Amino acid sequence: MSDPPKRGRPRTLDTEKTLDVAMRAYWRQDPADVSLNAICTLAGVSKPALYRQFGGEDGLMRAVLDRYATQVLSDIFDILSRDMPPEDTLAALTHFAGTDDKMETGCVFYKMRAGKHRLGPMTRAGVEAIDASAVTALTAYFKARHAAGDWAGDPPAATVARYVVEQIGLALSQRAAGHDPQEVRDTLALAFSALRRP
Amino acid sequence: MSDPPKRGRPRTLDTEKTLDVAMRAYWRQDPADVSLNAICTLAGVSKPALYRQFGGEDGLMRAVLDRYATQVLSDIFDILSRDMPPEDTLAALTHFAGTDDKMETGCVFYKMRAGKHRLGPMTRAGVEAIDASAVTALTAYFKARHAAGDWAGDPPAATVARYVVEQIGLALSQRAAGHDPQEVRDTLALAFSALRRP
DNA sequence: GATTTAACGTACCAAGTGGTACGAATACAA
DNA sequence: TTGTATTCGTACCACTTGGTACGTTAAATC
Repeated sequence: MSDPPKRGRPRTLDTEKTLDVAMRAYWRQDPADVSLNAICTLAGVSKPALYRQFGGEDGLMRAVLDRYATQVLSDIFDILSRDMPPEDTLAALTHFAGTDDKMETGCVFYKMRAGKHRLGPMTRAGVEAIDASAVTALTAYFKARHAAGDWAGDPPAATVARYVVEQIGLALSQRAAGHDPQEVRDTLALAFSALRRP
Repeated sequence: MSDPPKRGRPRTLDTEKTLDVAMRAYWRQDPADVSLNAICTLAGVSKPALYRQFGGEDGLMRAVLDRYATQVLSDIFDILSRDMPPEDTLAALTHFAGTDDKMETGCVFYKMRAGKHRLGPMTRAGVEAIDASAVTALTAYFKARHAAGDWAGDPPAATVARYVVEQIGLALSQRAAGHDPQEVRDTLALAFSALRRP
């Protein structure tokens, strides 16, 4: 990245580790219930060090969100980019949200989105950007499937896209709340069944 | 109710008004974002007075929830008890969650349920009781409609009941988040359409 | 009038929050 | 060696939270 010989005292703060610890914490619990103090303790970092690196809670959450987007949320966009028929795509999404072990405690993005009003400006902007790009990607996907012939364009692609985003969010919220995974899958399957028979 | 001649200083605290103010506050914002101090200010009540009456935040929230259940949530149970065909019942529920002005800022019950882990024991118990009775009522409704012949029992009544509870919750969360009501109704209509064509 | 009973509310509490002042520490450059 | 640049972390800040101690006030009872 950047390795110009530095001048002052070398930094000891491990940015990657700190982000990783914070991400895990936000992932396991509700971000609103994870304090900066807690993250500092977990990561073995002093509060001023954290402020120097991320500029405050908002900056840290935003950095975590960006990291989470590239490390986890990219899976969803990958699924869409495979251009499979809706049946397979929805099945893959159902597996991601309803079965995948790593989503057992829900989703950082959806958790942040649920408490959007509590977020700082940078994090909120990040959440809105991800939300918008998810809707965009899904809209493009359904339009493409319509053009390919294996999707009836009855509910407009944009409506279906929002619908899918919300249903995945519901499923992940249920998982975070500790609902029985089978029940989560049942609900999601029922929700997606609305898209199969127009 | 009870009017035995009292002994000490007469109380000046208006329980009804206090509950009303608190309910409005919890309804408008997220209950987790409404502090006792704020309620005291809004209601013109001192904190110790509030503690004397309700025993603390948990007691107040529980009292508010109970009040809300009888004043607002009863509408939902009324809809179910009319024994209309599913199409009409689902339409009524859609209107309640997606159109009714009084649900414009969401629902106290679902807001509390969303932040269940933050609640005190009494309030949490109240939330769980309401949730359970909603599922029970919906299950009974769908079983009755199945017996009456205008409902195919393909997805089990219990599954459908949970599904409906969750979809209404999703719609009300969307309204609380300020989504366009038309979009909320579209999502809910799409979700309920899964129940019409098995 | 004196006593008892109970609600009143000011003024406090400890705990926790996000955030920062500031002197010590550690590197490179002159 | 001295100076400069930069990070370090202890110890604090102001503020908010839910909750309470306690002296005061107002009624019924004696």
